[in-house]
Amino acid sequence: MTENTPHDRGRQTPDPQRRSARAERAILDAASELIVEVGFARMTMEGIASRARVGKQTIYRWWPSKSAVVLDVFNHLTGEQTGEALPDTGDLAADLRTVLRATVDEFNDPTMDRIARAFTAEIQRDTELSQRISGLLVEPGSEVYKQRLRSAIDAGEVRADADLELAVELLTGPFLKRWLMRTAPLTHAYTDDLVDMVMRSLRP
Amino acid sequence: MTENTPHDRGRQTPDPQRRSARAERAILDAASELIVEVGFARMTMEGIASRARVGKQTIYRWWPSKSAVVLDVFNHLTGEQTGEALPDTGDLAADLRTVLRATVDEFNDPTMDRIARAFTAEIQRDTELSQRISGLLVEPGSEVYKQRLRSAIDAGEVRADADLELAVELLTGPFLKRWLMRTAPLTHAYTDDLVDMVMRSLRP
DNA sequence: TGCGAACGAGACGCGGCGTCTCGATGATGA
DNA sequence: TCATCATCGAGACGCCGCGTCTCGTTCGCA
Repeated sequence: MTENTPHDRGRQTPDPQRRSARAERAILDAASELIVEVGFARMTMEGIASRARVGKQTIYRWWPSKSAVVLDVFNHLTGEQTGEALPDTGDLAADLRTVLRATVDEFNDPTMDRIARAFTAEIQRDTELSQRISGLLVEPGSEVYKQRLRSAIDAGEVRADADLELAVELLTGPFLKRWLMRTAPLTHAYTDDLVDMVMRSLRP
Repeated sequence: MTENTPHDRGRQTPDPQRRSARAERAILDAASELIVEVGFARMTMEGIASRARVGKQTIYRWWPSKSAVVLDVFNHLTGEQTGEALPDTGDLAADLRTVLRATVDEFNDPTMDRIARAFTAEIQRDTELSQRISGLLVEPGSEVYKQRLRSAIDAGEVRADADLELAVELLTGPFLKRWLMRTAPLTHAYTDDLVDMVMRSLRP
């Protein structure tokens, strides 16, 4: 997956029926522990294999790369909560504050932070992974915001001609920048201010 | 520089006087070419050395890591233009459009794109590098925007109680997000819309 | 002009990569 | 029930890039 692996050449796919559930769990658990302990860069396939008490081939049989394994770890961590709608209390600003505060908490969790940074790094060198992540996480996430904003337009809280795509980027972009560049800590006060600022540009 | 190099242990610093100018140029040129041709991840110290017709030791004598070399490439590329003030025609929106359009062009240049992505990736795993880049590029860049915004406050174009730090993030964060996630191409039309949106939240 | 540090070149040990070959194991289908 | 055969754990293998370490050689400075 790293730019140009010679992987799926004669790749006859193995039979998913016969896949060992024990091995899969052990691999994902080991990867999850290692990414926190040593970080993505210093985590090795051999390290995962030995901690999981699994042959390396068993990993390579089911995943093409380290980032694919970690992507699966990530999916198992967040699998249930993606696509959930935002709260809709009728007060857009309050609802945005609630959601962004929760996102702040999520990004301040060390496991999440490590995994998210690993992907951010990988995405830069692997366009294919970038598109997978984008379709799997980024766009569904932004759709949820747009849904809430449409409801706010109906309620007259937001002007009807607002560019919702851009509005979502205004809410998430600055957040992302601050986290990425580590220019300042992510706090509830910060996202509250952010919501206030963005609301000014959205009101009728 | 990559998390934990055993580098500066007994490191007696070599004499900068005797440094070969020819070797330095050749190394920076080779690195600059290679980062475009194969990308940061697949670029190796051995590759730089052989293309520059230089011993590996000569690289390691003057730079601690691959990212340090590329940081120098980057500095030599942009060295002259950092810290320049934004244009001030008296029309803030127009000036912001001008600057952001120029930034779009810069990020659409393949060399710049590769190098910037390499740093974005490295920053995620190397906190020290992150702080260096932040102090060297990000904060000076944002200061330039804040300067222009202060001038706009004096001119009555922007409300006096606006949070300028946040305002700059609103202008650069969405831009960064779109570039990072590759969700959509960076165009002049996009940044123009962005400026319009942000201006709404800044006007008195 | 002579000293010595930086130079080009490349050998070295190390560690992780991705592939491969082993028996052993255990689910599936006759 | 039992034979079959894909997947399993384990680890050897060749490869490559790392960072260090010699070698002569070159070239700047006194």
